[in-house]
Amino acid sequence: MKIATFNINGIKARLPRLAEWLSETRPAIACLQELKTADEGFPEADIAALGYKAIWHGQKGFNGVAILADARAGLSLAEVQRGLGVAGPGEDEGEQARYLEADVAGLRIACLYLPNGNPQPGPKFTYKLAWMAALRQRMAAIWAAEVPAVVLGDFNVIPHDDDVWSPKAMADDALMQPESRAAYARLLADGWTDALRTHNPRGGVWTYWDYQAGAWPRDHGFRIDHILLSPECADRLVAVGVDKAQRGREKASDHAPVWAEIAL
DNA sequence: ATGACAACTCATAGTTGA
Repeated sequence: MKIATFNINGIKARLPRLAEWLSETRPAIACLQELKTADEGFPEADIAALGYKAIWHGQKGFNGVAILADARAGLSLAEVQRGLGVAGPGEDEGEQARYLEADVAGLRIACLYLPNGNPQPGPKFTYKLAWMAALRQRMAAIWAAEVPAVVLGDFNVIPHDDDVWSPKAMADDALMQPESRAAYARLLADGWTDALRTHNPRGGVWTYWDYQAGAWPRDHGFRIDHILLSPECADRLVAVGVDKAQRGREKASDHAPVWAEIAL
């Protein structure tokens, strides 16, 4: 069973690329981030026409997450919860649409778009760390439920220096601050397995390339999209990869899809 | 040291992203 995550950077602008990718790779489960649309703007009919059921948690203009399940494979999809209960920084302090959890074909799937946190220090970085603390609590609850689980999405954390083309260029970025890395490392210390890292222990694999400064042609990327596996899933991990070619297409997202194949 | 690129919005300039 192939389970994938893809920060699509706008589902309206990216629908042609998303349709191509789904048709070409047919993941059983696809988690999407940065829908950048309110709930009513989600292209449900287009997704259904591609053979996918979907649930989504939208927000106008920014954020937004969705979980897709292959309807042609007959997969069930039932929402468990949306949101972690963390109020965002800013005037209204409302919660942002960054977390969606569902049961899909006997698996617990948590799709997330973790706050970027820049600039740091500042309220956005404080929000990022608070969000990571809440995520850890939620993942502990999933762990306690003893269901096979996959927690995946755009974590906005560069875990190691070998996960970025230039640690020096990114040194002041929220994505690789010691506090960000420590919070991510705590998830792994809790027992979750970083699927891509397991198969690429020396790093050097990117999932994001900036639109600016020729980052893509120069291969100036880094790894921030992650797939974390519960022990049952980690034991059954057979392959993991990045659909890097997607990043080179016309009107591409700045992220590439990441997937894991689990033998269930 | 700066800016570059893209998507979105009560748009035609400002915000956010990473």
